Parts: sequence; C-alpha cells; structure tokens
Amino acid sequence: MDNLAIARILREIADLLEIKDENPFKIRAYRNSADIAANHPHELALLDETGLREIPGIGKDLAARIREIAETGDTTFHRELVEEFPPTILDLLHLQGVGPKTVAVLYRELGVRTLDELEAAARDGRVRALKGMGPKKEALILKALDEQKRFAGRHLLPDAHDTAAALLEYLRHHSPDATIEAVGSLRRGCDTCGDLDLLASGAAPDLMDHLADYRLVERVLGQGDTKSSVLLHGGFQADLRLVAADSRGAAMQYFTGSKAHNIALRDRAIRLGFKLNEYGLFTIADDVRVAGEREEDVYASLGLEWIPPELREMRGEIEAAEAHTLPRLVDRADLRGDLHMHTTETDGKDDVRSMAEAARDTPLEYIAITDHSQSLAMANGLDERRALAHAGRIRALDVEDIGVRLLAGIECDIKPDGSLDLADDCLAALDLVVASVHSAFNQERQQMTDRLLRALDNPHVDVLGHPTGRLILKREPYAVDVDAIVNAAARLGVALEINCQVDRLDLNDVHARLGRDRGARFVISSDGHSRLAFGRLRWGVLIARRGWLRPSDVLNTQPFDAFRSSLRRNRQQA
DNA sequence: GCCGTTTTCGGCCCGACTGTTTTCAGTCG
Repeated sequence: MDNLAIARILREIADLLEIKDENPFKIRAYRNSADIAANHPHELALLDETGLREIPGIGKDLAARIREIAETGDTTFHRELVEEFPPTILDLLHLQGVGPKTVAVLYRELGVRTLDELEAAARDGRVRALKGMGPKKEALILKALDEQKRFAGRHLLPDAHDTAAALLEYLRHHSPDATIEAVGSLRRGCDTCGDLDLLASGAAPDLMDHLADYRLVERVLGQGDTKSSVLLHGGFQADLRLVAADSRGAAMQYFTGSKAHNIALRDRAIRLGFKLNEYGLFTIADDVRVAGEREEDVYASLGLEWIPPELREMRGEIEAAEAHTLPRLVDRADLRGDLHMHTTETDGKDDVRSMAEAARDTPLEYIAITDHSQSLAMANGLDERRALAHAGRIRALDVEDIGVRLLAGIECDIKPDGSLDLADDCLAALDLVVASVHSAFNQERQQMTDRLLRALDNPHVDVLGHPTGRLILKREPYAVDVDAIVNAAARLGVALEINCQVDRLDLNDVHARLGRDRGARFVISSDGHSRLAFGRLRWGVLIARRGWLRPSDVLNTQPFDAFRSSLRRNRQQA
C-alpha cells in the first residue's frame, strides 16, 4: 500500500462520515490524516504504530487504522461505511454546490446513488419537491452536472498562470489604483490549480460588475460586494475577493493559504491572545487591530518571519519561521545552466546552434545537449556511433565561443533490467549523462526500484532524469521506492533532476524536500525540444522552492567550471 | 479523532454568498 492509496481510503472515510453528519472535528481529523498521508515523504506503511503516532495529527485511533490499511489493504471501519452508503454517492459530493447534507437527503429521500440517477431526479422534478430545495437548487444541480461532464476540474500550473495573468491585466486596467493579485494555490506555486483565486484591495465595488463583463466569462456563479465567482470558457473558475486597502496584507495571507497553514496560524494567534481573519489581526481582549495592511506585519505580530508562499504547506515552515531558520530559497535568477534538451538530431525542433543561441539570449551561461539514445527509436535515438559524432559537432561549436558554453551529453534510456542503453565507453566519452526511464512503466515496485538503483550504480550516470515518470493529470508516477532512490542518489553523488516540462515537474515538491533532507543534490532542467522551451525553467524553480531547495542544493546555479567539477564523473576523478 | 505554557475534558478557524427561510442552513474557500 503506497501513501496515495492509504490517503484515498482515509479521504473516503471522511467523505462518508460527512454524509452521515458525524462530528465535524472527527471528519476533519480523517481528512487531515488523508492530506498527511498524501504528502508524507516516507512510506507510512513501513512505520509501526509508535512511528505513526509521532506524526502530528495522527493519534491512537488513526495510527491503528493506518496500520490495518497497510497490512490488509482496507479497514473494517471503511468497509462498514461503504455498506451503509454506496461508494458511488461520493461522486455527487464533488458537484459544485452539492455538499454532504444535500447528498444525504438525496440518498435518503430519493434513493439517488449515481450522477445519472441525480440527473433523472432533477429532470423530472423530484429534487425541487424535497424540503429545503426549490427550482433554483434543481437548476444549480443540472448546471453542475453539465459542467462536471465538460471539465476535469484541475489544471496545470502554467495554464492557470496564463489565464490568471490575462484576467488580472483586464481587471487592473479597470482599477489602476487598486492592488490586484493572484493568491491561493497559484501564488503558492502548486503544480496543479483548481480555481483561480484573485484578491483586490482598494478597488471600487463596481470591479465586481467589471469581472462579470469579462469577455471569457461563461457564467456568473455568484456575485456580491466583496466576493464574486465566475466560470470562464475553458473550464476555469475564478474567484475575486475585494477588501479595503488596510486589510490587504491580512487578506493576502488568508487567501493564499494553504488551509492547513492558515489553521495553524490562527491557532497560534489564539494562543497569543489574538484573532486572525482576512481583515486583520485583532486582540481578543479589546478587538484592537494590530496588523493587517502588510503580510509581513501579520507574521511579525505572531512572532514569525515572513514565510514565502511556496512554503505554506505545514511542512515545518512555522517552526522554521519562529526559529529564524527559513532557507534562502533558490530563485530563477540563480540558474546559470540547463542540463537537459533535445535537438533535430533526435526529436527536437531546432538544431544545436539555434538552441545554443536561444540559451545565450535567455540568458544562460552553459547548456548540455542531451539527445535521446537508441532505444527510443520513435524519437530517432542515437546509437554509440551517432552519439559520439554528435558530441564532436557540439564540441566544435563550443570552440567557436558563441557566448554560451556547451556540454556534449546524452539522455540515455534505462532499460527494463536497469542496464543503460549505450555502452560504458561511449558514456565515459561524453561530458554528461542523464539517465531516464521511457519504457516498461508498469513494472512491480520492487523491480522498478532495483532497476533505478542499478542504473544509479553505473559510474557514468550524472543525473537521474524525471525520476518518477509522472505526467500530471494524465499518468500516475510509476511504482517506485523514492526513499531508496534519493538515498542512493545522495550516497553516489548522482544529481536528481527537476524536469520543467509543464506536465512532468518531476521530481515533485515533496520528493525534492525528501532528497534535500537526505543530502542529495539537484539540477533544474527544461527538457526542451525547441528554442522556446527555456522559459519553462521558472516552473521547475517553483517546485524547487516548494521543496525548500537553496541555491547550494542545485548544481546548475554554479558558474560553469564549478558546475563541471561538481558532476559525479569529475568528482570521482578528483 | 486529536491534543495540552489555563487542559486528560472540552475545546477544535472564520466569514461570504445563496436559496429557501422569515432567522437560518448549506456550501464554499
């Protein structure tokens, strides 16, 4: 049982308890535990009850449940709940505007168990006949059903960023004196976003009307003086909040989240005799505002350093802010090189010179050309002879001194048995080897782990490329013991790649943090297939920041000579 | 169900908007 599977069961328990109208704090405890499981860097299944109980939020009962899930694949508690309610009614819970109370009534009064049954009930007027519901609720449900069919609900971070940027520009044009910014998961740099959360301060209330008039608005979901929601063409929901200028910082803090971070912060506020909400930080005793205009002041009044949004995930940032040990996070401007890209020699769109010139203009100081190896026949992958000839041309161009240093590398396939796709003497003759998995994704966990460990053992491997193989919103990562992989990488001096392809972003933030804590080092690489790809380095930097990485954790923040000598192949010779 | 610098019992983050109400419950973030 991996952490995600454990999290799924815990989350289902929380959802079913909610439909049962159980104690809301019990529900929160289960939901919280699901989040803990999903984000925990270590395999919970490997911890015993004592180890589990050391995790804040996991007590006696939850530890026992997690042990039971790890050992048997499920818990009796969960099975009993599923017997009471068919699991398909959880689909209803994900409809916009339909919550646990509504689901419970629909099931109890109408026997509705599936989305199709709900649609039928809404269409023939049975929903509006229920107590507490009416024609509007019925219409809302039908709309939600329609939207649910059309939109998956989550979006890649860069898509969310672009959509938000266009909307922000439109709103700022209307209210040039106001401050209007993206908050929520977008500001925290999460790899996927649900809704777009925007915050305006110091704007006139007619900004809300202006939002509704935006040309990409498909439907207004709700509109008030301080809060409005719209559905955009393309499936994004945008929420806009409006606060007074003197509440700007508190509102930024509040709407940036994460939810868990906010709860902890508010809890801290209470312990210190304050009340924290989106309008400010107030004394409980006499309701005097002590902070609100600036986010920094809110944190400072709570005895904390300002915490970068990317860290606000309840992964130790509050303790670090209190102890003044927050890391100086890596920044896009720290990157001097890009160590993974393709050219027309295999499946890239631009040749080596074009890529080099585009890198120089980005600007970057050095790049590695890493075309595919022969196993990737579809991509016209290189065999030993072509790889070495290609390397010769790359080095010849480097001698021309065109304003960016070039390394002749390869992205070498890791074959299903863990051997590498090209002979050792060929790999040794190159400047840098990125080793990656592109086949046999469905291997058993142990087999995949052994495969990667064997590849890491090859002394010619400098970087492990997109280490978990995930494609965000498309393909789950392959089953692999990431813990063992990052330990081996740290021990052997193999850098872990943070791949900046927008649907990879692999390693993810949680694993980057794990690797950092184990002393592994990283590279942030575009995996570009055209000269336009260098811009995406910013997304990998966000992941790195969410993983608490400092410049010193990332090899390609170093000047060229220092970078070269920090590669595994050159460290071993030294 | 978790948790403890008033605590092993009694708290647990907070507010806006909507719809069906007539003072509030449900949903959302």
